[in-house]
Amino acid sequence: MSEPTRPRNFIRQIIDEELAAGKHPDGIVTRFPPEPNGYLHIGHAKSICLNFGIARDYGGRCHLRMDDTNPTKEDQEYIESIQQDVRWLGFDWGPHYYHAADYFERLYEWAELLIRKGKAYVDDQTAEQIRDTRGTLTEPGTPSPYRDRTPEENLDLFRRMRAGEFPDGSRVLRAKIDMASPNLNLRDPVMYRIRRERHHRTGDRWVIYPMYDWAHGQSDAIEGITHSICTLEFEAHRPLYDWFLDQLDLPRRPRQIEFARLNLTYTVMSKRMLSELVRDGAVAGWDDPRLPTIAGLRRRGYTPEAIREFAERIGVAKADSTVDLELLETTVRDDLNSRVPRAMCVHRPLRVVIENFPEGEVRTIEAPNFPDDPPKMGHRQIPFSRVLWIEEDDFLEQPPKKFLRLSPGREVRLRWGPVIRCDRAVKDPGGRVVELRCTLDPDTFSGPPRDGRKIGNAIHWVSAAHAVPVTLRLYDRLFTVPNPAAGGGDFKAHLNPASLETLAGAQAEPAVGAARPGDRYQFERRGYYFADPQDCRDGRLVFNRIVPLRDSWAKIAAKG
RNA sequence: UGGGGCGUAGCCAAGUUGGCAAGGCACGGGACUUUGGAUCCCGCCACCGCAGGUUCGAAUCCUGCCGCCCCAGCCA
Repeated sequence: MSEPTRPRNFIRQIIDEELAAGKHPDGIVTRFPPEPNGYLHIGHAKSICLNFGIARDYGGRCHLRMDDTNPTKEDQEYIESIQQDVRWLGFDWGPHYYHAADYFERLYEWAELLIRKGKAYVDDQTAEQIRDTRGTLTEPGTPSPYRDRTPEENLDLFRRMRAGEFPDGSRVLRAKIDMASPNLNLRDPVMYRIRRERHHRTGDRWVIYPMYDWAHGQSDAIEGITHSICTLEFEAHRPLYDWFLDQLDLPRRPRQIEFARLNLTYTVMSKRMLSELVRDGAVAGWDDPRLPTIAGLRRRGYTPEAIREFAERIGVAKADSTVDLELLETTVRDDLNSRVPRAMCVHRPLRVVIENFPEGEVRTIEAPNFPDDPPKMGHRQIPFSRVLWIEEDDFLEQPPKKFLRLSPGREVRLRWGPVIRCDRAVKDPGGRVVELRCTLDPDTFSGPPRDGRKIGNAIHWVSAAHAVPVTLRLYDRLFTVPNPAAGGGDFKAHLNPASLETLAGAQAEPAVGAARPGDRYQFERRGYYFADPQDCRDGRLVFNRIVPLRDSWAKIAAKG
């Protein structure tokens, strides 16, 4: 009965070792530092769970920091969505909410310090010239003609940059490191650029803005971050991260550790692609339930618990990886299975008339909301009457072998109700089956047939006169290929045209009529559904399919 | 090509004083079942990227090779 032990990841191992060496007397401090220029997605959720999870487990803290050093791309809308998403995932940054922008003054002072130490200079070259003199992967760069300005001149120029004396893009402040370094990041990286752009936080107090490399590590240091956890692509930046820290006289220094970002099959995770889908209307917005955004997953009906569990299951390592979407789906099913009430909802109704059940009579059936543990969620009443709806695909005139549902002459159990036999199918002029005439076995309302005959299966149904009409939105994977971003072509060419199917004529049992926005159900034999918080109004019920149930019949049928 | 990383079953991922390969997902089979759901069993014969070497013994140490990812934004 012991807890299944989660293998600790390499980051926790590093922390354990450092702790054992007495390195962090003041505890562990991590941070989640999104740039507010887009919505968070499940890849961010991995990082959030990692950072906040470590803080929680080590009795430390995790900061939420907006990495807002670029005024041209950032927006208040994103800040709010980020905060909402992190909170919704179940994490709390307490009083530790920060903005890199709040450190601009401090950063500026430190920049002057580097200039005085001869470790930074103002470069008058254009962006093109800087690019052209950076060298290549195999050839060293060439020094800027302005590289050897005196600290005094640099200081004067830098102050005038700040004062707004120079036009946008005319000058930059560069770190003076090594134009021949094999690590391109060390070839005199730009620290500041001039940009007359209103910043969402600092307004127009600044016309110079620090670059990521100069701002990030220093922000970490200011906040007392012990472990600055980021994704693999920043690995080559670590020497620069450390170099900047080395220039300052700091009492303690953060350590940057990189891990592999999350990729998921049948979706895209890059901000660029995500915003393109939203912008072009391929989806209904950042919270479209087909998107891997936190907002989309939330709207779809995923629970924070499921996402956190998913983050645990996928682990944390340094190898590039693409996780199978199935794992995410399995994880939500596991979560929902034990906490969501069952109900019946006929998606594509087929009319059934029970010929030996009197017209006008109603029989009430009591059924558990959670059959696996009835006391847990109580019971509800289900009306039974002469005319019912059953699922269209639960009837087949010519049943293939192993088909356990209804067909002429065959019997099936109505879930919680009696066993019925199909006597004949009524067709329209076009030959389409529009109604089934059936007979019920009155002895089977609350038990197996007296004669001991076996009934192969139970199907869901609703009483036509009592049913509640609902709209169902059946979501499927957004793309038809496992890796739509690969290949260099237009990823949108792989969009799944059937990623959303709306069923406007579904019929649910009466109990579902009491659903409140945000409620979840398992519609038996079909899947888990979420009453859409926005679209359930004016008495209209709209359910999003969170995830279908595992469908083993589909597999059998597919095999023939 | 220079630099930085990574390579353990279809997909994730443990394994670190060298002792002779966890777990999850997927997949296959069975039991049970008034959800073809859930649950429970069983299976999934892993040459640990490849080739050498050290050693009584290596996924773990050494050498060489191969493959994949990241870096040449005044983005983060």
